[in-house]
Amino acid sequence: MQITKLKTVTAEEIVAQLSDAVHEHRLKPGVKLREDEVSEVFGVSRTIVRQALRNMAFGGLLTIEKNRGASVSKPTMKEAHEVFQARALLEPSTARAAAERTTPADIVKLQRHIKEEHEALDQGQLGLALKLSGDFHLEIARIADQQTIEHFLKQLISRSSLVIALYWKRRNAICENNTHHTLVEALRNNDGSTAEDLMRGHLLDIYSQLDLRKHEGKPVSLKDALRR
Amino acid sequence: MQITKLKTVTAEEIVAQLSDAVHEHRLKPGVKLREDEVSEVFGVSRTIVRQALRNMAFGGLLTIEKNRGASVSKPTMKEAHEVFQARALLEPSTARAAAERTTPADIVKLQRHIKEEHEALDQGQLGLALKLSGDFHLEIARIADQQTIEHFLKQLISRSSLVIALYWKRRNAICENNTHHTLVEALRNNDGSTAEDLMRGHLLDIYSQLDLRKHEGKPVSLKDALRR
DNA sequence: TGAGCACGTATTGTATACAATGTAAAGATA
DNA sequence: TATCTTTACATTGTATACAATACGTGCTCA
Repeated sequence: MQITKLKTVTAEEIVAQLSDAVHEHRLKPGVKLREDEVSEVFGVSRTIVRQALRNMAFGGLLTIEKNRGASVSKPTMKEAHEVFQARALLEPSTARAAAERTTPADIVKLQRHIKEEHEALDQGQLGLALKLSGDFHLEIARIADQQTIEHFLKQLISRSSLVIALYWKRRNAICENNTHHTLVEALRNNDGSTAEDLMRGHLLDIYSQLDLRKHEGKPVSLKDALRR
Repeated sequence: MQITKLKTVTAEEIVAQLSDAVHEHRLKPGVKLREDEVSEVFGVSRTIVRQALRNMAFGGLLTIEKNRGASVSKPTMKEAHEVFQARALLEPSTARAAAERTTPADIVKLQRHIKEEHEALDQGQLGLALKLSGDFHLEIARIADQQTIEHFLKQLISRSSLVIALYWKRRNAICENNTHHTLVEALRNNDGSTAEDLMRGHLLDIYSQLDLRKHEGKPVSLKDALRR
């Protein structure tokens, strides 16, 4: 008789699953994550859940308030600006570095990424498409063989996802751009300088589609405004 | 009768104290931190200590190996390169942004920083001087009002401290440069472009004083090399 | 003598019990 | 009725007990 040693879920797996959910906008900014709720879902003790939640908080995906628990972060407009400013500093030169090291195998991988992204869009799975789009950017950092920058970028892209959930201008008609495709072409040709320019423009593109001017006062209900 | 409610030590305070110790090279790369040892020192349970250690690990200051505990990280030469490449991307433009917002109060603060740094050097407190030097860089990010970049920089500067502990060329004759002083002058004049250039050069300076070419094979004992 | 194994100890990993805190509903008072 | 207080409950924070793992020591056997 074989005893199926059902592997206990680790904190990292919880982080991965919850992160994906946030990236795909299944978990929206502001949603609260109670510890025993999560622990029940994953079948582990709160100890593990707390580890996972704190890790995510460190990356900025969750916000933990003392004695009040964890919830999906709601970046302010200032934070939104900062995230894209930081990306603008890191990603273009990373794309250049990547172009100089891109192998045919990398190209295959990237193209598969783009294909999946388009499929998700065609099927109306906006959240999934968004997550895949983020992964595309991460993949470039991986090709550049820059783990440190990749680590930061992972956080920035996570937070970008939150920013998009909150501040995206037009819900429909997303991302029909083919910038990712032209970027891959530049990488294939090992054309670092073009890759850098394309990346810079691409980030500006996304940035310009955010609505970071209006509702300065945020859409807060009167009750919320008076609370405390 | 007044009951002295002795405040229980928080994870954050442990992180701060341990981080300072690492920055000042009182805790050197490779040193192991046992949980109950730390918990005894700070008078809290392992629960809190574990929180603290994991937070530090996330920032790269410590390395945690499953079932083997936490120790002060020993960055490889590749990581050392990456750290300074990332700093080269982030800090110059941050210095520029800072220059455009620097107030007289900021200048006072920066100059006090420099003064303390010199005093530490004069008293032979190399570790303290190094930590203060790092704080100087962080202060510039604060002036630039870029919290996201400041957050990343905090990690990069931490890791720089480890890199310097491992790869610094000449232990003596450190840092007699006055770059920090000229940088403050540029900030005072709100001269962003000069500040940016100075910062870029400053980072290259530090970088060039690292010994990242030699002992490629690392000083590993035979036993270590054969283990596993 | 040396390699391999078994066992005891040291250390970390996880679950749980209890304490502290926050939240909301019911009741009291004006 | 509105506001303040009280009280019960829900949730997070911390300590501790126990489990799992790694490490060193001494033993056996060739």
